[in-house]
Amino acid sequence: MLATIAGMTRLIAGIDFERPAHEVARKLIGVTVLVDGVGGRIVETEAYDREDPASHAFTGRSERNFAMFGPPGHAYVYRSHGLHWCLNFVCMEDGHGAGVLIRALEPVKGLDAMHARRKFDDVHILCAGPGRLCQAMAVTRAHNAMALDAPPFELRARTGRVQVVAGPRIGISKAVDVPWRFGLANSPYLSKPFR
DNA sequence: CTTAGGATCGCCT
DNA sequence: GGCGATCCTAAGC
Repeated sequence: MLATIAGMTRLIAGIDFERPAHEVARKLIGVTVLVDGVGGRIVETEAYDREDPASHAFTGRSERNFAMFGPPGHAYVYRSHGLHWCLNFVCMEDGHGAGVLIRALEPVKGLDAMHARRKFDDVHILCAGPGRLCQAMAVTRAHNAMALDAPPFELRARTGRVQVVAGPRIGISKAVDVPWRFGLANSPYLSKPFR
C-alpha cells in the first residue's frame, strides 16, 4: 500500500502521516490544530503503534477503531470511560494503522468559546488533557474519520524551533515503559510535567 | 499536595 | 461481566 512516490508525498502542515507514529508524534509538537477556527498549539502527544499492546489497533479492526486503519492524515475520535472524547491523528506505515493521541494544547484561538464550554476553567487547565481539549474544541464522534486538511479541521505548520522532551505514556497498563509521550519542554499547558 | 471514588458505556474476554 | 489512551470532587496528610 504505497501511496508515496519519491518526492511526491502529500504533507499536512509539513507532516508526513505515512511515517511511524512515534516520529509523527514528535513532529506534531508545536503544530497548531483548529476545529471550526477554535484551538491552539499542540504541546503534548502520545504515539500508539499497530504492534503496540497499548494501542486500540492492536486487537484488530472494530466498529470503534476502524478510522485507525486508514487513510492516514485523518482523525480517529473515540469515547473514553463512557464520558470523554479523545482525538487522534491517524498514521500509516506499510499499510499498518497507528495513531497519535493529542493530549494537550496551548490555547490560541477562540478562547471565549473554549472557556464557555469548559465552565470558564483557568487557561492552563483549559486544554490540558485529551478529554479536556476535545470538550474545549467541541470534538465528538461526528469528527471521527474526517480529513485533517479540510474543514472543520485546520492544521498549521509550526514556526521556529521547539525543544521536545519524551517520557512514558500516561494512564495505560500495558507497555508502560515505552517512551512515546512527547511534550514541549517547560510548557505550562501540559497535562502533567515531564520528569 | 496526594489519593480515592464515582460517573458511564462500548468493547473485549 | 470487567475494564479502560479520563476528569472532577472531596477528603486526608
